[in-house]
Amino acid sequence: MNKVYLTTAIPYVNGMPHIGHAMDYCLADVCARYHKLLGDEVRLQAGTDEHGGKIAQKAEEQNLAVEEYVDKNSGVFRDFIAKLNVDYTDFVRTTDEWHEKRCQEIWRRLKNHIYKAEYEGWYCVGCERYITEKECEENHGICPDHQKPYEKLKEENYYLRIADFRERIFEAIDSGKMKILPEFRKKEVLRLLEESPDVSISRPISQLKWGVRVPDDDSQVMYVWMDALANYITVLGYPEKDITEWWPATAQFMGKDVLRFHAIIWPAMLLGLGLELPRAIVSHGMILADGQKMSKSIGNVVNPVEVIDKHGIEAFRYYFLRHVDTFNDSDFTWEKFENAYSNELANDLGNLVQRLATLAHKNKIKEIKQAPSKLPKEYTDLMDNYEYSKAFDYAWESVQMLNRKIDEEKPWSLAKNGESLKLEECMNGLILGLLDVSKMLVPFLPITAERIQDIFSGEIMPPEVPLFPKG
RNA sequence: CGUGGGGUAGAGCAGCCUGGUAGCUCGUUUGGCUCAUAACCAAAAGGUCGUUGGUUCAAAUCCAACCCCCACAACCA
Repeated sequence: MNKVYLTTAIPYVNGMPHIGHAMDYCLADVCARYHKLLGDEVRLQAGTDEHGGKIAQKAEEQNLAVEEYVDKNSGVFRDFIAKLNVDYTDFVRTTDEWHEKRCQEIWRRLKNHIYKAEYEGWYCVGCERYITEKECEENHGICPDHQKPYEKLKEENYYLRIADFRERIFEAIDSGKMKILPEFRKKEVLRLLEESPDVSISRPISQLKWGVRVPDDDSQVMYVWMDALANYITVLGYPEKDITEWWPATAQFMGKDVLRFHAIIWPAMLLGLGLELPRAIVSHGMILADGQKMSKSIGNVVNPVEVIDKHGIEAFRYYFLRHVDTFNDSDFTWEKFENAYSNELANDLGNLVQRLATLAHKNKIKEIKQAPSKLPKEYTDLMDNYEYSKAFDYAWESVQMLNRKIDEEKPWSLAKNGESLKLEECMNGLILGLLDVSKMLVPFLPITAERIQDIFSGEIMPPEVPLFPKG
């Protein structure tokens, strides 16, 4: 039995869960359930990223203590994950005391690769942030939001020396020891790696208060990278515990927007700690609303909870795991979602279950004793390569094939002609086919797969409520 | 000259690596069936494969140039 450790990116809790977060969770959950189906032991991490100036600011806006604010929002995300029916085993909050302590220990252990340097740049007092040379030029040195000139400011930061690890990371990615998925991102990451500068990993406490203190330096607070990325191992108990049972992770899931941090900074940290690199880094695309990026200013943001409430979590998972390409950007529209529900879930699968169950019931066909066949190689190959939307397509072909087969074999006319032997043989074949499909559906639609297996065990009865009711 | 992806039937995509009658799903039209959630099955219509040039007996597929979309990034966690 293999031990499989999977991770999801931890969302920054200054906003509500959106559809992008759901992708992380759903993909990781499919992977987890697939491995369980294969008989592996699985640990699936999730969590929330809760430090930083923005959080503090938001809390203040809402007149809440920071702790109160993050408690509330972390809870919102936890509820959301539960709603997605994601079977996680570990949950980490970056404000957990144990996480902070472990982070500081990790920092200490990385000391050989950390140095302090001065950073100088244009700063807007109003925005409380540095801006790039280019942005400064474009705005003619005056902040458009605050109508104040930018100031040249200097501050001290700690930096992580990426150069110490560059060659080893390059080798790991290039050789495939640490897979970057999709494959077409690999080139991109390798190029980025070549020119990746050392990364700033702290801020002066004057600028950032809400965060983990840098050990042995009261003037500095850890910047996001150290704090957030470390969660993947602090949650396993590192450094007190030996984590080799679970580490290296089998796969780490995230959006393409944060791929670079996971493919460069994170491996650098791991190598600095003497830990192995994850086997795979899987980055998914973005969800577009009718071809456009979702954004608050356009007002086209689709609330995932609303989508779930429409037809239930199984329909949600169906759409986002099959019709959203695992690796490329994909589109969501309500019309497509409704079509998929009605044409595919209800008409293809729901109706297939209904007609087979009715046929079996009317002709007194009992539970089939034979166990379902092994998962087909085409399917496992796709699953092993994280090609989930394609694997789902493959499973669906079998659904459609079964509908065709019923029409070809016409069990109802066999019944009419009293050919009971032939009828039983035909029905057994069809039901076994459906059970095979339901097995392939387990990672994607766990509830539906279980319902199908229930319906076709013991006395076969069509369900009182169809699997996917319409109208 | 930032980096990456893409432009193929009304829509969404596959095919391109390994050149040789252009394929899938949805939608549309017609027919069939009756076990089923007016569900299912079959057939048909529908494309100068972004543009231009090149290589070749032959290019959606290889090469070159150009046009157009999109995402990510540029120390905002």
